[in-house]
Amino acid sequence: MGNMKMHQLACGFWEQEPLLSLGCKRLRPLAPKLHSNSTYTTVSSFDLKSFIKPDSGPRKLGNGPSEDNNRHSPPVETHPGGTRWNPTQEQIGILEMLYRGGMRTPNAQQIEQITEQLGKYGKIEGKNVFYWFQNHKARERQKQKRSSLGLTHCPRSSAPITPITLDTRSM
Amino acid sequence: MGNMKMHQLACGFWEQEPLLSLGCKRLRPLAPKLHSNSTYTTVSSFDLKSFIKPDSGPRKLGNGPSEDNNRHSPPVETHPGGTRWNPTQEQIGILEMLYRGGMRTPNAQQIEQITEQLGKYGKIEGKNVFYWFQNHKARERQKQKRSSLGLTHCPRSSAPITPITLDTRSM
DNA sequence: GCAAATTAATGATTTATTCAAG
DNA sequence: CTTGAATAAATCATTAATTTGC
Repeated sequence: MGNMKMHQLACGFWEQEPLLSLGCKRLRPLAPKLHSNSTYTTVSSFDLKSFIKPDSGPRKLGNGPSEDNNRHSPPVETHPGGTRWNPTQEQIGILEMLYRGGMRTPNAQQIEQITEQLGKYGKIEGKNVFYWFQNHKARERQKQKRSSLGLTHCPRSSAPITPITLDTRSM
Repeated sequence: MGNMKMHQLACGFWEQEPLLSLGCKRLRPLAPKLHSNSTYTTVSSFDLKSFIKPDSGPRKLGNGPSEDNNRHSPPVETHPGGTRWNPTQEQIGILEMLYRGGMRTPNAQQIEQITEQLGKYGKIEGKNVFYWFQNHKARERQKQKRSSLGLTHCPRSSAPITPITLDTRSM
């Protein structure tokens, strides 16, 4: 058959990265095109519905072709019965992802949702999430400061990411 | 100039043909070689390893008018492990969390991070994440529009009854 | 109870529109 | 005015969910 089919992807937005490096040439804010659609929901409402659990819920009845669909990460978790939170890699990864996405100080509802999600990969409480953001923010700042001492780093914010419009009123 | 019909923006980034044997035919040249080479740091930072997906389906795209759309493809062609992304609930959960958090069109960097995370729960590629956001955004918008069109704020002024029409079938 | 047929949901592609730069 | 980049809308195609007949 045919072979072919070049799936060319539309939009290589990947390339837009280099632009962000202090060139600041092209900055495309992508203004909301007012298309007369009044129903423009601003992401202000958080609702994060129920996430399902990883293990206790095969999403499909038939075991089906369980190829590598569900390769779960090491369940090593065994939370050390210790006192303080011991984050797993998954948890850290997700938190960093959120941080890089622009989240700095999640509000209660966000924290609740994040906690719920992360709870699937290890024991965690809301305060852990809160503290993590507090600490991470502070330490990133420290790092920046220290690095700016050594090398004259470009003053512009080093976060090359587009702000994810995280509309947090309670910022 | 050629035909402007093919104006698709293919940034064949996913394909990454250059390194491999080129099977691509249409693939818009794209390669704009912006500035010879020096400042051409494009995408180097992204490691697109699994972006190349061998084709395995007679996709006839285009508006092939001459032929009927064969809904049911013939099948003997079981492609071993290569069809479309089938997200797990964990993946969906995280994606929705990000969406609710305000993320609309993540950058390459963000997509990379997300993909990396989500890859722990199942096979996934960057483009899947990209598509998910595109589709989700579009369909949420559709839903909203449709819902606002359909029932225009049902006037319940004269209905003293309790709306117990709990029909949660829409999930 | 199972399996083919049908329908609904949604991932993947293509096309058209928009904005900015030359 | 033209061209290029990015995205949203529209469309195609495949998977899952549901129905139907045995």
